[in-house]
Amino acid sequence: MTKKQGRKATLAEVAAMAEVDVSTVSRVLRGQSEQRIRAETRDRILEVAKKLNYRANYTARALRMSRTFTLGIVVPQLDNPVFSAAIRGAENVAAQHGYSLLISHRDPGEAGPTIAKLSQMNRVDGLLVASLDADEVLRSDLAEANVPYVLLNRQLPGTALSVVLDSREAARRATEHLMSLGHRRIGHLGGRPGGFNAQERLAGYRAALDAANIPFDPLLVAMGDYTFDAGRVSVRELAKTDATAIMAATLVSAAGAMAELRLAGWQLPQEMSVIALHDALFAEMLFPALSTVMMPTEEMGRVAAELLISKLSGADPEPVRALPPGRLIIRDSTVAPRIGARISK
Amino acid sequence: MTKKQGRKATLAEVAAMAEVDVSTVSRVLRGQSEQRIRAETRDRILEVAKKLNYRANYTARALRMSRTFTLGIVVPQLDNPVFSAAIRGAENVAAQHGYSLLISHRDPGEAGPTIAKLSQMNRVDGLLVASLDADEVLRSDLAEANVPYVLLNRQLPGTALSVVLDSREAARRATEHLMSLGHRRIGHLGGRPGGFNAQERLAGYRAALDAANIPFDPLLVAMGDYTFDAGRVSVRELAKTDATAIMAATLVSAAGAMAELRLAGWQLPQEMSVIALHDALFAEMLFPALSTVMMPTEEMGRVAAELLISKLSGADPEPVRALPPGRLIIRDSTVAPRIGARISK
DNA sequence: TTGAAAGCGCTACCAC
DNA sequence: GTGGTAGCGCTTTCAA
Repeated sequence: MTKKQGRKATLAEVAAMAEVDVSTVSRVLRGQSEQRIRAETRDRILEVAKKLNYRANYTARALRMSRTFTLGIVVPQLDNPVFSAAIRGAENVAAQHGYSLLISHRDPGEAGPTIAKLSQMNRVDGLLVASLDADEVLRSDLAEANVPYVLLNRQLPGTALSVVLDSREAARRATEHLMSLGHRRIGHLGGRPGGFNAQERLAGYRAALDAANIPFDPLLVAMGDYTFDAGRVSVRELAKTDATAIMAATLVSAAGAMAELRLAGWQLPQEMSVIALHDALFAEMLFPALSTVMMPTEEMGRVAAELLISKLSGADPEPVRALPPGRLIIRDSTVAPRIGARISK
Repeated sequence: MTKKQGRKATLAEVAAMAEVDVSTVSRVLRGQSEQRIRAETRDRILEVAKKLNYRANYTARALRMSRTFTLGIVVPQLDNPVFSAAIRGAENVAAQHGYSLLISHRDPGEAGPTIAKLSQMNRVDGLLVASLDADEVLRSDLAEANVPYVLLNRQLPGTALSVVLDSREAARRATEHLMSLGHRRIGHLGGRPGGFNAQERLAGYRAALDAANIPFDPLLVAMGDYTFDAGRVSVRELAKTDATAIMAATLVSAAGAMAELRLAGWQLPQEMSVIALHDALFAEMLFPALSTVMMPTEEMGRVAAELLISKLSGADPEPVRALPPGRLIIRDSTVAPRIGARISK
């Protein structure tokens, strides 16, 4: 608050002071076709612009060009490392190409005018959309979009652009790690049964089991959603079984599971190993520090932004890009099963 | 991607189809001075607008009015509940007043053109700024701003608008809680020594001690920054003392302290109680679940947005608003000191 | 109660 | 090489 400074300088003012036409200033300032401007003129203009601290008026440019050079990203939560990493990645790529990123946070409960609003008001040239909603909801939201968009870690039948993480492979690796420690009875704490990602993770889990000739036991699978509380609740099912390890779909549900087990008197990790998908500083803060399989969420943001920008530039890119999971991070939450492990609670 | 739909309808098209002038359409559509329009005309216009799915072009309006109806908020991190809550609060108030919120994430390391860029390019009408930077850095960044701004949880000498949390009172309450459990040797895990907030927290800690006639012991204070790793490192100082409890400045540094102590073989909370300022779901995920004093961060965002908007509307509000801390949340990390507690490690 | 017209600040086309 | 100029789609006087 404070500092009142002179009005912002306009192109016309620069032109007047440099004694040239606005069109010339415009050409010079965008560095475009430099060769067609006399060096002397250009220097004079540059000097004046600098002296006046000229900055192009973004709004005027956007109106004239019918382009905002802004990408929108809509995420369901902000305080979630998955999304903040994606934002970071997208932001970097966007900046590299001269785009800004308009972040729009959209609570899942809330009616979803975000996509409609952003695109219909001409605020963005394109949209990056992450969603935890059910397919039909997402689809109807997207129907309102009148700009190109790319989906983050979602696939929707049709020609929608999207970049997806290979959750199936990540789940397979996580499960495999547990098996390599000697676990045979491995529980899975999954996501919403209908969801694409939940299905993929379950499939990866089963694939790992199959490869090791361990029969699949539906009792060892507890589906919930990806929240802390769901983790707490769902793990109770698993606690009744003879599982010695759990492969959880997310960090947060793993945290819930661990909290609940400890509350019920379990020794961790001795009586139950836990591994989760995704990685964040947060995994290290838990007790025991959580083993994970990393997921390249920042890269997902980067790739998505690239995809969108290439689309905006008139290219016709491959509609879906899949990203392989990152490496396994072994911390303290996964150990070999105890001989004579606790039998249910 | 997908769905190509007709060009967006413009005011002129609506006007043509309704057989009136654009100015009339404009008046009607903004619902302004409704009384001065014949009902019949208005209905016809409304109908056409709806049929054409007309949406005002945001850019054109912004250019014409020299206002973007957009507020910018710049935060140092996104995946931090403190900032995401503030964003949520600000977003709500902004929406209520017809403003959008442009979120700008600015890594602390990075040079800080964000403020300059946002304001100088006329992208925002005003700025909400949260920063973890040192005063001088922040001040020089702000010097570039040519729109009104309000500081979040910071005060800078001068007339800057700001809304601050009462960290001092929160620290006092947290310390008091520890004392009420019987602790007398209480350590403080603080922030960067120069920082305003760090000072306030330290002051609150001392105030609580004074009120209970417990002498202040500089050995019981470890200043670091607010990170997990700093928490780990700083707590080692405290571990050498006879402290039986720790009042940590943030959730994250508390988490670091707990992790480090446990690694060194301490029993928590029996051998060391820990309490932190701020609250988030995250506190519940730690082990032991962390006791905290809540801080009204979402309200901070709300109030800041209100302050800014009132300033933008030409009012001349009180420059600084202080928000009292929220309540004490007692979880599992704070217990009475053990008789004959462990003497150093 | 409605219409006409003047721009907001910029870019891009067409002259010279 | 440089200048003139026509708008982008909207709001807002001023007239009628």
